[in-house]
Amino acid sequence: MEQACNKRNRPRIKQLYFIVDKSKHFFIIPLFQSFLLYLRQKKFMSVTLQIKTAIQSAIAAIYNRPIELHEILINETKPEFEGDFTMVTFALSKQLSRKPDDIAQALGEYLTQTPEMFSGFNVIKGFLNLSLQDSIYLEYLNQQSIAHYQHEIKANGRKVMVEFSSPNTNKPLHFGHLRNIFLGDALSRILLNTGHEVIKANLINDRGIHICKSMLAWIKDGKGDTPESTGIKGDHLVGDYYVRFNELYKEQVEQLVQDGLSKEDAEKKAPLMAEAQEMLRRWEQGDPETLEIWTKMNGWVYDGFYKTYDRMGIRFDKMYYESQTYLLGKTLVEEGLQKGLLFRKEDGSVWIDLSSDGLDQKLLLRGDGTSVYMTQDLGTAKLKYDDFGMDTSVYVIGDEQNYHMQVLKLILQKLHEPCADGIHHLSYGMVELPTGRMKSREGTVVDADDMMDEMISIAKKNTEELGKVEGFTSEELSTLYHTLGLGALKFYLLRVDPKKKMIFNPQESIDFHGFTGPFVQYTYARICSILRKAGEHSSTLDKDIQLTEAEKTLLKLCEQYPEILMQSAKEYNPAVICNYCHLLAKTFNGFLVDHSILKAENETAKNLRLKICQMVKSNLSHALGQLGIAAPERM
RNA sequence: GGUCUCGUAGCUCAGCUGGAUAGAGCAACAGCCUUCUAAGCUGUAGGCCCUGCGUUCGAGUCGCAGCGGGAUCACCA
Repeated sequence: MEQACNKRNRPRIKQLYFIVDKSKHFFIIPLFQSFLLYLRQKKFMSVTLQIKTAIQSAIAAIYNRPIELHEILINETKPEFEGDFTMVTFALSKQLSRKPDDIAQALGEYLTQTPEMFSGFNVIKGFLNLSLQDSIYLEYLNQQSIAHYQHEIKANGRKVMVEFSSPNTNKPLHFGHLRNIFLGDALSRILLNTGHEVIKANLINDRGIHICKSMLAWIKDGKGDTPESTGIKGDHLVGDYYVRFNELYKEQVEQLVQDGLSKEDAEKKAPLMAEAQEMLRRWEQGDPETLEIWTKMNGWVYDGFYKTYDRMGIRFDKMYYESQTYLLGKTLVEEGLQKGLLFRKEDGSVWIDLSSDGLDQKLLLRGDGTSVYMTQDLGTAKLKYDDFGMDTSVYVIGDEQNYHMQVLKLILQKLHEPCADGIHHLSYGMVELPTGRMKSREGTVVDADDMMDEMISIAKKNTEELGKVEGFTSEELSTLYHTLGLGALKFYLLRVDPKKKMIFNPQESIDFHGFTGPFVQYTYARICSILRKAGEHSSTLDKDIQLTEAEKTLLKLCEQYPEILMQSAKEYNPAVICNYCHLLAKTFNGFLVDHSILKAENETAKNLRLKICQMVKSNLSHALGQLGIAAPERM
């Protein structure tokens, strides 16, 4: 079992060994020539992987022991020590039955026999610090680029659906939705750029008691208002009537309480609530008049939503509507009953017993045969799978639904549905205000459209204050403000690990300094400016250039990008890319201070640095692109 | 109460499968624009990584217990 697993993970580099029977013993001979050749062919073998592979060969040669690559631990050398990468030898000490220092020393001596790669080493307390030849970086700089990377990334044959946003149609999108939407969008881009086929899906909750409340308030109080007649964006208009419903309802309840009912009874008996429920019944029976209003008001909401999505630069490949899926799970439940996986209680309700998995019993159909939330989610999961047959189905849903999603997957597994195993809940923490959770009743909900407006106007204000508006047409300026405002907003929400809850601090979110989107965008714009001024320049570099520490550091960072991208895909975590963007931008800004580019010491240095600029530029724009953030050429 | 989750600088967060003296950004203080965009850069200060025990050559990271926040345990969605 374990062996099989190792086999799957075993890197292809294994093939580089020749195993020879030599005087009764098996010797594993690393072939360095073919190894180096292999490295050249393999365009995107990371430097750390190259080093690990070299160490693997060295261990085989010195100790005659095969070591798996994942057993070799490589870190970047801490700045206070000399070297580029550090190998930790403690873990191998037992296996090789040698002291850590001895292993480090022996490996260091062996590896530096390949001067094409390693220029030196030192050993400190079991840590082997290795210095790499500059040519390794220069070769990387000459050959690699994002374009190469894009070309190298091949479809991995895995299809994944990402469901996100999934709004209710009774109110506009608010700040809490933004984290969901940006996460889902960024994840989709990341998966796409790591070789997956991606379907971006949105499951719209367009039916139910909530929309009936809006409809009812509009009928009673709307006076025929439409988005056109009022000039109010459709989703906001419908949201206003949802609020109106609650006001009217509250009035009725208060009246009933005054008439002597208890608050509980009053809430149940308020005629408005009964009317809403009656409306829901009529909707379910297909009453034409109800459906007409429902269609009309949902249409307004969609117009509003699409305007908002459009401003965010977000599109979906597939829309699902609960009005079309809410009955789906029933057949699944019937089948489960017949197979004896579910059971029916005396009152006719259907349940599944999950106590063997440490959970409770879960209701799947009410006594009267109607569905619950879980039922339709079961059906929708199957529908999605029937539609696309994806390997993985990601649900971007808040962590308040952890239990629900756990149960959903478990039930589908018990029903032996093929869609079950691919279900992955990308659970994210709630966005809170410094004062606590956003509460619609307390009016602390921050509206998504307002938030975008706010960020764009701050971008405008900052740009004008800094006097950076010259040379732009007014159209270019409004594009720029949009780019910066949304960049700031997206970055702010994506920079925190999704699974952690985050505090939305309005003061901090409007700051365009430091660990922010505009900081990265600014760095990008500066690089563009330098490259514009440089004009045409030589594209080939000498092999024997001496790199400065800062140049090397930048190249190291650039070289890591594909791995960063893979990591964020593997972890479903765009924050990894935010951190990388900031680090790269910061490092570049530092570099710029003591490395003149256009007035470099000589042509060679200038060419080298321009090339580095290009590499940083393309990495930054690609990385920002994964977050759904545009990079401005000027700002 | 059961289950899950989080606890790192004044605040917001990084810290990869355990690896060297725990890092950023805000905020504070001190500096840097005759030189490629100062939305920038440099420096100072700020820490019993919630507590305790355990595993280990080595623990912010893993295990157990406790303390403190949050989520969830609906014939709501």
